[in-house]
Amino acid sequence: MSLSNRDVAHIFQAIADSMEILGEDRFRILAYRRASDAIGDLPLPLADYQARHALEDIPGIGKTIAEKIGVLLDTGTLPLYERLKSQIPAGVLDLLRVPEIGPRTAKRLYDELGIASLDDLRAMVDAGRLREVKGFGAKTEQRIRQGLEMLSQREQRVLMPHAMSTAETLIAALREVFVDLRVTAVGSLRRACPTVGDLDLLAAQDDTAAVVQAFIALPQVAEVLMSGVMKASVVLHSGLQADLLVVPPPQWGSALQHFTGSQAHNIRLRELALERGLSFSEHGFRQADGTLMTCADETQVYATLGLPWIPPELREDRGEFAAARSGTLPNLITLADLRGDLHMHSTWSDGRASIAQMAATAHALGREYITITDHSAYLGVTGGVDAARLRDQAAEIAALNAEYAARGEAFRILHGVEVDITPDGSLALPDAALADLDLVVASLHVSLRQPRDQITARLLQAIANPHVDIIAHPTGRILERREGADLDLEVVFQAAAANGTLLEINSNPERLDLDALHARRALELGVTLVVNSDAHHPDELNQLRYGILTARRAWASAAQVANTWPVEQVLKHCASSVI
DNA sequence: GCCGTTTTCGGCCCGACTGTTTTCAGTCG
Repeated sequence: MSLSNRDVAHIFQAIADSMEILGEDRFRILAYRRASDAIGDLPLPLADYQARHALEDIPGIGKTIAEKIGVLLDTGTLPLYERLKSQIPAGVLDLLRVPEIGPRTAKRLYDELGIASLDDLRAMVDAGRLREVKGFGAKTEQRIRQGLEMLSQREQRVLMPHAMSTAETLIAALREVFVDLRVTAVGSLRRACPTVGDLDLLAAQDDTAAVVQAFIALPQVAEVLMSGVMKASVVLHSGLQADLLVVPPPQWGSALQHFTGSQAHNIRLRELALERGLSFSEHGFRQADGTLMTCADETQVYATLGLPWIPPELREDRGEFAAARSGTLPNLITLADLRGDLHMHSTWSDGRASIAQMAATAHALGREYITITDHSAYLGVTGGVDAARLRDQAAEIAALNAEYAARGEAFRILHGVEVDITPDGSLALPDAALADLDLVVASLHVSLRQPRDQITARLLQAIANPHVDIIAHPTGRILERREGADLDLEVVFQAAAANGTLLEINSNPERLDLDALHARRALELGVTLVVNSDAHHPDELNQLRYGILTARRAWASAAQVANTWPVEQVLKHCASSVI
């Protein structure tokens, strides 16, 4: 069994952690961390790069690490890793997960108390023995005890919409104290990451300490982890951690850039500043003579480095600086670009509203067209559609379209279906039934754990069916709950590009599937995407905004997303992909 | 260990906060 990219990334992260505990050169450690991140971002298996002798072409991977990857892939093991493991047991690395425990503390706990696992640490804390370590007082012991208690909760990530609404609540609460306070959500939330580990807020006010004090006194706050004159960290009653940074108003731009991250993006940005003899921080640019140049907005930060403003969704150190330098940043899609929504349900299957209600809401939201795609009658799906019910449904849709036309409203309901791809790769409806529809969405719902070859072949068979226009939520992942299917996505993307099959970014916040990295790779291979709501209720038609954020993180422009097109163009594309 | 629009050698992000060892190292984002 060969190592996956994730396995290799994990090993390099463990190598970096171990070296850090051993106090080795910090730049060498940084190199291993960067290599690990780079591998985690790769669209293809490492073995593909190895076969093409292209490992060293990956930014952050040089001769030495490329060789080590080769050894890992060929032998499944690495002498450096084995040596480090013999010096630092794996359990010691787990100690780093506890808040307040970093590499130096982990090493001392291991050296002086023999603590080599989280269980060991718990036992020692309970026995009150941490204070035997020089420099460890009552507060440190208390913090570590709390850190251990909250470990599992701290490591849980929350979905973006939940984090957004929590952030909005906190912002509103702060504005009850300071009317018109300039405050916004930053961090991974502003970069539109699908899940966030904690909530980051930025505020601007001359009296920074007063805002911090108001923040830690909010009723939502359960515990104050840390607070000073310009920042504070708290745990909310919901268990979510929230961090606030407050700066004087003239520093808004630099602070916004700093606190939006990502960390990797910021490190790159500060390196670019150094090349220009400038040192950048949340306070602004420090010049060689010590004078500070503040930035009132973010554009000024990037402009000082000779760059155009980079959208937050791209700030992951995944090539955005090179694109900015060469003037090739994408013109990212926006919600306003969407004309239609090609995947939603009604009471004809498991939706909770009629076709008329879904249409009315979509129309009110400004969509020009929608497709009703109820589930095919198949295993476990209650009230799905079969060939006969599809004919009845067609009549209902035709009648509704006639009403819109009679009112002179340019709104169109297309008739589709979400047909199941069965375990053997065939579709759950006969071709004859599909042929009558405007548009066919096919998706995997069952047997998602099939072996790679089998499930990939299944999806390829669906893509090859001339009636299939869209593959919905291609991997089937459910965030924080279920990994996606083990698909050879490279092959899937190539087939979709060749057939003109549209691949979906499903906007359900629990799915967001394809994810940003896969969607970006699909675009590189010439795939056209669609961003659909998969709404089961009129309220969920708004979910499109999450799908759009994911498309932006995938560097997508409007033209690369089919439901930004006029309805005629969509229908023409779907018709022409029928061989 | 990686990297190059001043460099194939000599660099490598930056500051706030905390506890405790009273002057700064460790942690975090």
